[in-house]
Amino acid sequence: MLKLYNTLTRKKEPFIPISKDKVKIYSCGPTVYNYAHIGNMRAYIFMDTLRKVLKYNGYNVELVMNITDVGHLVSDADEGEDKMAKTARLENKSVYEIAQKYTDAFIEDIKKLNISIPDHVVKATDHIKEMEEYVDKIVKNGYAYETSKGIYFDTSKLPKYGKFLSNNELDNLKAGARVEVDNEKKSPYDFALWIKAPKEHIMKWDSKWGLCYPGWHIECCAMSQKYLGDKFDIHTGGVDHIPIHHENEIAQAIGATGHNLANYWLHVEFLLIDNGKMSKSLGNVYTLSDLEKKKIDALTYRYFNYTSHYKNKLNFTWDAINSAKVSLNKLRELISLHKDVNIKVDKLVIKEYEDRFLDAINDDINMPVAISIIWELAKKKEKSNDYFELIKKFDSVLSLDLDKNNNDKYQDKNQDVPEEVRKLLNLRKIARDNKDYLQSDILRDKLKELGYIVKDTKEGQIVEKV
RNA sequence: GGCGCCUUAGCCAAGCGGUAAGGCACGAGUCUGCAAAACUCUGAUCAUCAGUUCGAUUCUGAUAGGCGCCUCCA
Repeated sequence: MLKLYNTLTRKKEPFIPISKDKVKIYSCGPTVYNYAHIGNMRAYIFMDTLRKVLKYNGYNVELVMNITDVGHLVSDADEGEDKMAKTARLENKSVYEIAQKYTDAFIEDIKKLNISIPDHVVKATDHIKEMEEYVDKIVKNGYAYETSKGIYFDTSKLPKYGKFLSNNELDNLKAGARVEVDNEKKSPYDFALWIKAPKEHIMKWDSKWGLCYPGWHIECCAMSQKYLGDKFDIHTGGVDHIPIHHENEIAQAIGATGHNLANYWLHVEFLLIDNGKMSKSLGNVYTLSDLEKKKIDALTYRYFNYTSHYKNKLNFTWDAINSAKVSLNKLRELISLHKDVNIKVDKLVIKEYEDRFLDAINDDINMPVAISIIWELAKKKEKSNDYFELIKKFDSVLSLDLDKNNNDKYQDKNQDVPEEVRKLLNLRKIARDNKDYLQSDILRDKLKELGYIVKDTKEGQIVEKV
């Protein structure tokens, strides 16, 4: 029985899908005004793992993820440049070029992470009409009102507003502490559904309220319900979305359809860098490319994510990610030793591991435990292809390419090295055959200067690029 | 001021009523001309204090420390 922690009830609950044969999920996707960083990626790795856990449990899954290519404002209070426009100005491109560029980059990144592309990847700008209609429904149902600046959600209509997910008493929020109070709004907590575009605003669309652009939260409601129906199973996102974005989504859904849009709300905790928040001012906002520059590949980062539970903060340090790198390589090597070993394992033993693995992933996606089970299998003294196949099966959830054979890779590497390195390796082989170890060591140092580490194995020399 | 979270070996971290998964690093050993790799072995009573309990790392309360959010943010 799969159990998931539901932010709505603050409890781990048995997962009961609306329809037995298809689980419907919506995940909040990226705003494409910049490269996604590894903290963002944590949420998408979780989304993918959740989807694969459900599939492993035999469910069909339909997953929708949005691409926010409409600008959110840099500052609140309906003023200032929007993010898309700002980047467009800085890069001297159109907002649409910016959206395309960073959408492409994002898709590249998630592919590297072995994240399967969601069934529907939907762009906000392709759904302006749906959003307008959604707003209209809310207005017609009496949950919104118009001001000179736009259409606002009337939070006073929902006594539970603020407490759907985040348990905030409105009176306790510091109204106007950072945002200037807009006197046209009935309450400072009322939020924009549809915003009347100032002249200089680039992205705007004609609508029944004139030239406008959508509010911050409407796209997720309009698109999720368009593709998944009024009520679907799971909505995921980062914890930062709990108090504002998801709270508002629920409010909008009640306004438009009379009920919450999803049964289970799952939230991924933040990635910390050196025990603190990522921030541009600290210069610790890393992207996958930044990791690659330090020889950390995307799947190592995915593995690193599995070292802690998704509901806990995970502390990223270079030490930690490097240890993950060593671990993953070692794990793959151990697993490869099981490959093609023609010894049968008792079916009951296999069954026991299958049960334990399933228990782990079904316990609110407990990947650290799942990983520890894989280690246990990989380290078995008795090698067997049965274990190899079992791990491969588990990897359908983990997506770490655990069946990749490192040894093959190493041998390939010797083929790939530059001519100069090949020459040195040949010289070194001759020296070693003659037991001229002094010369051998000199050549090893030379190779090291070129950035290659030589290892002597039974099969001969192996080089690894540093 | 409010809401929420966290504190487990050097590091990253599971567990959450019956005396602590896993990984990395360190150290010792095997192997090796040496080195690397590999393999074997090796470490914690769970921030502090007080309760509840036959029994608590796991529940309750307090103390100390840390963090996030209340503005767009995964």
